[in-house]
Amino acid sequence: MQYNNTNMGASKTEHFTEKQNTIATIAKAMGHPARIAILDYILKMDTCICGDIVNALPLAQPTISQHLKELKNAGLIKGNIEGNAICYCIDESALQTMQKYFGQITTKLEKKKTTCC
Amino acid sequence: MQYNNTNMGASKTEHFTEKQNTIATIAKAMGHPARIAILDYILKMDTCICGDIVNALPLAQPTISQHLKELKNAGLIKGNIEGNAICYCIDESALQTMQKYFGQITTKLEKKKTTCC
DNA sequence: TTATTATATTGCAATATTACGATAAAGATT
DNA sequence: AATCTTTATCGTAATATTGCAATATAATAA
Repeated sequence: MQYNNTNMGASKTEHFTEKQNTIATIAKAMGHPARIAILDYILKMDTCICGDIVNALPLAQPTISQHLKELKNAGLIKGNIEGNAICYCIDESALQTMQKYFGQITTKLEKKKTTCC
Repeated sequence: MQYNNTNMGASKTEHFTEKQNTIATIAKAMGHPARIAILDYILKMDTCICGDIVNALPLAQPTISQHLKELKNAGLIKGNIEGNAICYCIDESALQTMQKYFGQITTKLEKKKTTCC
């Protein structure tokens, strides 16, 4: 076998396409219920979230701060603190990337007429 | 504080809605480039995958088997082994769940006219 | 200046994930 | 039956994630 690393526990991202890594990164950031709850909460508000997110979720403040950071790194939210209040809102670009991906899947599936499984 | 567990490292899924957990579970399964590559590969084939997936990916056979299991558990693929050949294909239900979720997000975003961030 | 309030960072413990060699299981082939 | 082929499972090492207490940082209020 030509792949002989022992870098266990770590993803071998270098073996996949940039697009595959992009989709996986965004999906991974969405792969935790607390982060979905944060996205839901931002969407529920009329404006971006300004301070009350810690009270709205059953997690400690450092934990939420960490989740927000991951969502931001994945490009799902943007913004920053303003004064001494948080100010985050949805970043549509990552969402559009995902919607486009699912759209392409749907298109491909419609072309396939197999009845295998 | 009323949330006082020490179950560190584990997600506190019980504190979130069923829908949030569902979305997170599917997203988590998609949160690895190898699993996206597997989905891409299945979609690229005319039929479901029958045996050659191990040769198509830069991962050892047990690793791929494990990834396939996770995709199946998340409802992203279905099928089973037939004879001594694998036979997996896309399960559209999980994909539809995700597409619906992203659709709802888009709808909500269109209603919001904030220019905060 | 000294609180106060709000968010971020650090450090660490518990758990989960990733990867693969070795091996098992099961149908196909000889 | 014995062997081959293909996929699954087990065991284990390395790394990543999750969560929070303690603390740091920074803007605001007193």
